[in-house]
Amino acid sequence: MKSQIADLVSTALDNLVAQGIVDPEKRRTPVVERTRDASHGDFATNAAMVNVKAAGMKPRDLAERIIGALPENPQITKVEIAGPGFINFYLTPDAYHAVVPRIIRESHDYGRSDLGKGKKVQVEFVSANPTGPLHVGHGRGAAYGAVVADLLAAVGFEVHREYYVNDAGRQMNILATSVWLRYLELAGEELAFPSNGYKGDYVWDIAATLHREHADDYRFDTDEVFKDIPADEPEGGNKETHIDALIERCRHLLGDIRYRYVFELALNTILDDIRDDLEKFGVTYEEWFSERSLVESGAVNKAVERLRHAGHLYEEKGALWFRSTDFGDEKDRVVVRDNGQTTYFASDIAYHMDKLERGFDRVIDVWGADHHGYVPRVKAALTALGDDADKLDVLLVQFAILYRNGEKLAMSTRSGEFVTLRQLRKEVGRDAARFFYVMRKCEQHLDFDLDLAKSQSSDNPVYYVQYAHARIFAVLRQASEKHFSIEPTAGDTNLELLVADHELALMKSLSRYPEVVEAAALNEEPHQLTHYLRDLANDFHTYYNAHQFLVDDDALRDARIKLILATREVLRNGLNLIGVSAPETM
RNA sequence: GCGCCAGUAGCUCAGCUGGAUAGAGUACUCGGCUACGAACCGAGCGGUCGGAGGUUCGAAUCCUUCCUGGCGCGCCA
Repeated sequence: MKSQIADLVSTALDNLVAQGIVDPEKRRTPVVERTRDASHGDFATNAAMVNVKAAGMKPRDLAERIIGALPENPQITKVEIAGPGFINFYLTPDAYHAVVPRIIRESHDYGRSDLGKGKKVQVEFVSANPTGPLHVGHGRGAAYGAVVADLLAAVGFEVHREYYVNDAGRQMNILATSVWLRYLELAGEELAFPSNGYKGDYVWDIAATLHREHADDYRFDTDEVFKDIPADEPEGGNKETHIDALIERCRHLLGDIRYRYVFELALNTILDDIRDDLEKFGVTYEEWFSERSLVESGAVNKAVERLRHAGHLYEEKGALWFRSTDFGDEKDRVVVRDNGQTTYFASDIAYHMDKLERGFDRVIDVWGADHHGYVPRVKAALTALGDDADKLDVLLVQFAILYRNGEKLAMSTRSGEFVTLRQLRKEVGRDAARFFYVMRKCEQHLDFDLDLAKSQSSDNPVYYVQYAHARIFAVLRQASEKHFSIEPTAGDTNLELLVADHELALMKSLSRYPEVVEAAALNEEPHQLTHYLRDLANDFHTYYNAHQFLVDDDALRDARIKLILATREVLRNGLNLIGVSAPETM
């Protein structure tokens, strides 16, 4: 609807250019927006104000000419000049009535568009290290990434959702070693667990599986395991060298095959858990991309070689550095360590190179805001490799802070004391969690009030919106009991009877939905949709309280049922887009 | 110290990328069920848009500077 008005204004300006009134060189495209205030009509444009220089006349005079040059349109009842030179458009009620049958006809497709023209977009999100269960911080990235992906799909992009599995790095070796040490304890060995090891309960669980399946096959004497291992931090040593030595010892004693088995067991157990967790959270992927596959296929080495070939690498202190400062980074970065191992960054270069080689028109990474320092170096690497770094957009998601009883919940990842996403889901439910996570702009810190998310009251925005949907079903159930037909007549019959303020307001909101989806998708701002849904639910509840739908007058009842059916469609479509259910009863 | 993000009503946040009198929710105070679900609706109260300059017809929005908070600045991932 907005775009129709924009077309009219654009045509009017074309006409003025043809008449020599507007200088095409200086012409600026105006903004057409919905008015905040009904006294300003339905739509307004600043076309006259922004083109004063192009026309060399005062805003209000130019507005006069623009109005004169507007094509006829039966849906517009009045056009007027207001304030400093705004042009306000007033629409006929019929213009809004038309939206009702359209929604009912398009049903699930209402709000979808082909704006993206099938362009391929990759959205990579969560990508948490498979070294433990997802926690509530990952949850926000999961909810946000999933909705951004769904929004882009809704407006016509071909979306590829991907999880990057960090299954190659040192952290994974620490995990495997942690599992093995816990296994030794289960087998009856007494030992001092390394301070830098993974201490969560899930490590015990995996160790128990290993012990159950292989009894003492992986057991070694504690003295043998810790012989000549440098001291841990609590004993005055260094926790990093301590754990690294233990990893080496673990690999040495177990040998390749058994070490690999422990490693795979830990990785697969955790990955299965993450996959299951996300699935139950309504988050699914087209692809789980393994970092190890990049290493094993030689892609990482290839990336390093390409950088070297292009002359962007140099050697210093035994390590190989990428001169990222040439491309706007703060300092140069190591890609190959002095021990010959490639860094995480090297994998990341290879990964992003691979993404672009796969032919995506656009690549979106959703990262935790604590990783923001990595953006310049990844873009630097892509630029150095001759790729278009502008194809990559990194969306940074700030932390979510949980509150219970008005108190902030302390969390520390290291100690293993964190609230997992699974716990959150069980406590507040999937719907509330999904809704709350995307209620705020991603660059805003999120205060997640657990008590509010759980409360079944009007304070809770999730219930508020869902209630509107369920209430419509309740009305329809009532109608059936009263033996009224809930199958509306086809087309726009009787809709002219919808002239009450509440009805017009509701139809206006319904007509706005496609614009909201479009804006939310293009700006990667799911919160626009949650705000809209709240507003729409409010319009409905207000209408409900002001008018009875199931009146005796057949024609009026038919029109009102049509309207609430259309409302139901939009509420459901919107809720589904953010991964929240649209219940028939509550 | 440098960089990124944020600072709007008591609290939590919007503000459509420079537009008209800055809006919601919540809290607080009133009022509304013999009507289709009161898990709802209506009214009121509440503001130096962190401070100060600047850009222009016009600034919460853009620029400069300062203040406050969060995060980052490894041959970790």
